[in-house]
Amino acid sequence: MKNQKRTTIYDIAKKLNLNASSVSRALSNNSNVSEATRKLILDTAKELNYKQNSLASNLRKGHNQTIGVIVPRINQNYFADVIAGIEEVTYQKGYNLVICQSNESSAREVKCVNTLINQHVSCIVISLSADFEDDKHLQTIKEHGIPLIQFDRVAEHLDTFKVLNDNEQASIDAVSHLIEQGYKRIALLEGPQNLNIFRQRKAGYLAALKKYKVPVLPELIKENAWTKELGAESTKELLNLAEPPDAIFASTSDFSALGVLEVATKMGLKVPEELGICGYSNEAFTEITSPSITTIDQYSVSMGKTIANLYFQEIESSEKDNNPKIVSIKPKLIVRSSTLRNKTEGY
Amino acid sequence: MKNQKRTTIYDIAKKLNLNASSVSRALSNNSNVSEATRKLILDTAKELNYKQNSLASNLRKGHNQTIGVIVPRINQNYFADVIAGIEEVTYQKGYNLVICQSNESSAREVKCVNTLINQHVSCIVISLSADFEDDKHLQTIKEHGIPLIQFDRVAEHLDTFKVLNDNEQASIDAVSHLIEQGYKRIALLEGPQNLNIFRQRKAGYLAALKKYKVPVLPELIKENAWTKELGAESTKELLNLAEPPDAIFASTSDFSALGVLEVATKMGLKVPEELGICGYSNEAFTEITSPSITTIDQYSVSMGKTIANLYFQEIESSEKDNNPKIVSIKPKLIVRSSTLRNKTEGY
DNA sequence: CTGAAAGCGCTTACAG
DNA sequence: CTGAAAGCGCTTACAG
Repeated sequence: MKNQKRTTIYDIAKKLNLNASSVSRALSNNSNVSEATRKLILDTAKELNYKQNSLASNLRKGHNQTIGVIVPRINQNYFADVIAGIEEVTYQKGYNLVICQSNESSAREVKCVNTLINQHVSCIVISLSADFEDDKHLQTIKEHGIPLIQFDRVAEHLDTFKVLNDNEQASIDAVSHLIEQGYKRIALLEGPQNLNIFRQRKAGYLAALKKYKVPVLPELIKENAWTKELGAESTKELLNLAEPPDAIFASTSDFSALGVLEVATKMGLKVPEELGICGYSNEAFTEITSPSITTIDQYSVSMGKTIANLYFQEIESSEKDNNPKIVSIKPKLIVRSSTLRNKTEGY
Repeated sequence: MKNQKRTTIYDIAKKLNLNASSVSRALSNNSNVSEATRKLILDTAKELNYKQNSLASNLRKGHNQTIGVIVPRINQNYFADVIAGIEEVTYQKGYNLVICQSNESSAREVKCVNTLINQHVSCIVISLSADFEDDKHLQTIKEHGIPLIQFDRVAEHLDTFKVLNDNEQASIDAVSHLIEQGYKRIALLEGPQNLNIFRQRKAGYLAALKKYKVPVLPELIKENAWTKELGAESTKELLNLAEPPDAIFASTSDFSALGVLEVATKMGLKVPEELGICGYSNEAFTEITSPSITTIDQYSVSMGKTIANLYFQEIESSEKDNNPKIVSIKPKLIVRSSTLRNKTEGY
């Protein structure tokens, strides 16, 4: 691959018999240049096809207008939307994004963190991988003085910026809705409990049952059912119980809920009459399954914007540590056909 | 935000009474260091929490192990999957990705290109925005000696690496399938004709009709129907014709096909008996609509891997310009219920 | 095997 | 308003 020499400010300076510092000043819109020489310099820059070398500029300035983002998977709607939201804001500010995926592996997550630190990014945004246990790599980020914003799946005890969903309240809303629709035996598909979000969703489930004085039945709580396949698996087991549930809250994801729906359909159960189904995340497909699936919208794009704004607010504020460090976004229950047994309720 | 000083190779050198060059050699696994000093250096680096500054390293080495990717939207399944594929390969090689979205605007695309050139990325991967007209910015990339890989939506006449889908053949397959299923009046929803992919899909439609000697009816060809809403709009117009179509090929996207399905369902038409529907892209939801939607799979993740491999092959090859510059991937027709009128065919 | 020096391309106090 | 010089943190020929 050819490694052709690119024109530098020295090339421009030489051509105009000027000093490189003047060229630099002119190109960076610094006021200390006469209009005449500025014009001369800009014209020559154009003529020579000059592009700034951001590596050199950032090295000299000691920072990099770049934000690093680490997510478990970029091709999952939720994360792709959050990234789109971040990008929308950072683009306006002239920042770039370096995006890494941990593939749900914390070993790989650690590597991503190291790469981003090496790159001298201005900020690191992260949502933890599923096998999260140790937050040493997050502490390393802090030790290097890099602002850290955790979102959604976070290490709770670590003092960093956080943008969260109120998962517990959302789950309370979902389960309360199921109870109000007359469902009596509500099962829970739960996700890995090392992740805060799944712990909170479970807590919300339990809180709602308590609120309505519905007994908690351990056999209706299924661990680790957070893919479509695992959701289907758990559903088969649940529906084969002597006393099967009449509703399933797939708190892990809509994919899991889809697994539930497919098994129910295959077994000839009527949804929502015989089985209510509620998912989580408001994936696009939940609107078009038949029946459509009740779910929880997490405002992912707006979460992304919030994350980016948090960073810019922080660096623009003169006083330190005066800004709220934690932003919680309230997700919204989207009621659809899969739980709407009591049609007179008028949703 | 605190700007704390990070430890450099000089800090390590000073502490050990060595020269920075030895430190650099030890850290870069260069052989010209004694085992003893190497160990000493590595230990001290760990102790002082040293992280390399990639900016400086890349500036000095004259390149950046980074690949820039520009796509219209990252939160569209197709692009997110391609990016995931690229990332999978580049990660193995220790390269990073800088991802930009043009938001379907070529003005913004130009800005993205400039940013990436400034960043001295090693390679730029791009899929063009919908309002593509001018390829000046792509030529700039070439002028700067940066390898350019176009994929999917490309400027055809420009001599660059290209990773393409055989859109024409895929469309021929789709329309042939419709004809073989007994559909007689097949409508086409087409996308912006300034993009190669939509021109090719239209060409495939026309070629299939010709092959089967089916007349082309201009009133069955609808321009610019590439969102769900526009697809629905066009479908209404089509179905209100004196002689409406009995099948619709939404060559633009599955979203458009979804619009078709919704209108058909609302109007009480039976799919596939009274109306056949075929989409494009194999979005996840096409499998779970009722009926499920026949569509075309573009092997997006594997496209991403192909793109990345193309780059690495090129830089690793000693002979220049000996590698195939254009890779075409044959998409696959996925036949589902929405076009399966003739069930005895045994799909 | 180790050191001294130059240089990647830029920015920025410091003079004048 | 312009120039000369130093330095961001690293790598790499060149000596020895």
